[in-house]
Amino acid sequence: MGEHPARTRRRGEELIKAIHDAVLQEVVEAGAGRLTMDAIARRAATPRTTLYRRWSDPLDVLLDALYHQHPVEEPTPGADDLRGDLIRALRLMADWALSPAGRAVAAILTDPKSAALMSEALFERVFANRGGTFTRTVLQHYADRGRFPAELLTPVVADIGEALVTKRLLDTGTPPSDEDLSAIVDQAILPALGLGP
Amino acid sequence: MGEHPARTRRRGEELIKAIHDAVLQEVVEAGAGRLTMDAIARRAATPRTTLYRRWSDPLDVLLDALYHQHPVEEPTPGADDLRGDLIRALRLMADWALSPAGRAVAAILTDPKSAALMSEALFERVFANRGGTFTRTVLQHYADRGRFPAELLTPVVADIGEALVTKRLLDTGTPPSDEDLSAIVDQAILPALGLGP
DNA sequence: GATATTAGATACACGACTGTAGCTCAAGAC
DNA sequence: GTCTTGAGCTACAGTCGTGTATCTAATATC
Repeated sequence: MGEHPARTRRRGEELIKAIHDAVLQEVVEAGAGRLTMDAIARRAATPRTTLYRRWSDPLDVLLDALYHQHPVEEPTPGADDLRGDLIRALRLMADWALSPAGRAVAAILTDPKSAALMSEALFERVFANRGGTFTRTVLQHYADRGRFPAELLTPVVADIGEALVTKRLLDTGTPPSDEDLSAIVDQAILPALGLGP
Repeated sequence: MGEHPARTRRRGEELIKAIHDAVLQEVVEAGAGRLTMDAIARRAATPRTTLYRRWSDPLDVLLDALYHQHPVEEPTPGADDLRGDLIRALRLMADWALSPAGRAVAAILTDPKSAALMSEALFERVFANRGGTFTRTVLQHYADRGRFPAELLTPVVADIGEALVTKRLLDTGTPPSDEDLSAIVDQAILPALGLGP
């Protein structure tokens, strides 16, 4: 008579991980404004009471999930290849932006209610490797080595790559091709560093 | 006993305008995912039945409101002043993005449910003056006059200004200053056209 | 093995929004 | 002035999410 054959009961880390995964999937499918405790609990296959024991509302769950995300991989400047490193950095960024965590961040940034709840601390933690760090790390590395004038590495210039990738993702919603990323590097970033073709 | 002293009854255009305004305000305050017929009706001070007579659900109302928005002002290249015209174009864009209509568009673009409902036609109509038209109009004008090599006006280059303004709005949420816009033009757009300092 | 936690399974009252129905009456058309 | 349209008003049943309470049994701790 064992309908559900003694499903092992989850606790602690394992359970929380399942809930975090559930809320990230939910926000991707439904949007930040349509998050409900009910849907999160259903997807995580746990009673709502379990959620209320730890969090007060759906956005609370979502922010907690983001807070516990693994930090994004950092671009590591390799050989003496500014162009290649920039492309790789943008690839990292695009991959992250299309992941559930990246999509969740986008949902939060544009949701009035969650934007208001974002603490400085969370913002720092989640976006430290986003705001400009992807290409900035690479650019700083080569600026230090004198590959281009350091005073050209302004906040605007450090943002060019991320901004163009973001815009492309907003416009098309599809992953950028290598050609797209190359074009961004060759036609926008390198010229801004005085490294025209 | 006349509590509400014979409020004139609205019809047609006037009423629809009020509803369009209401839904745009709602989406700015609550987000696309939290739109309800109820809240829209309340804000427009009309019964819900009036909404159901024309639209099937809140997103339907929102998309209709956007469809009837006045087109955004076009940047008109003035004297022989590429730099100034670019800054003015970006100012137009930033102002629009911060308006209710602009915020509504941002909400829609990042809402999974409404993004799916966006028709090509609406996308064209609402975004014709967004995707790249703000600075592209200006750039095309000066490219035609040979102020810079026309082959440098690639899709990527035409997007640089809009992309950086968008990123700044996403990051800070506040209107960019004239200095911000000047920096974008001087440090990112002009170099990409081979017009360094 | 005994004990403390805490996930899992209900149940429930409450409120919000939905979609429809029925009616009254103001505004526009003729 | 009469007629037609459609806004304004009210009511209602149905659904979904909320937040809490209660009980159980599995898991961890000692």
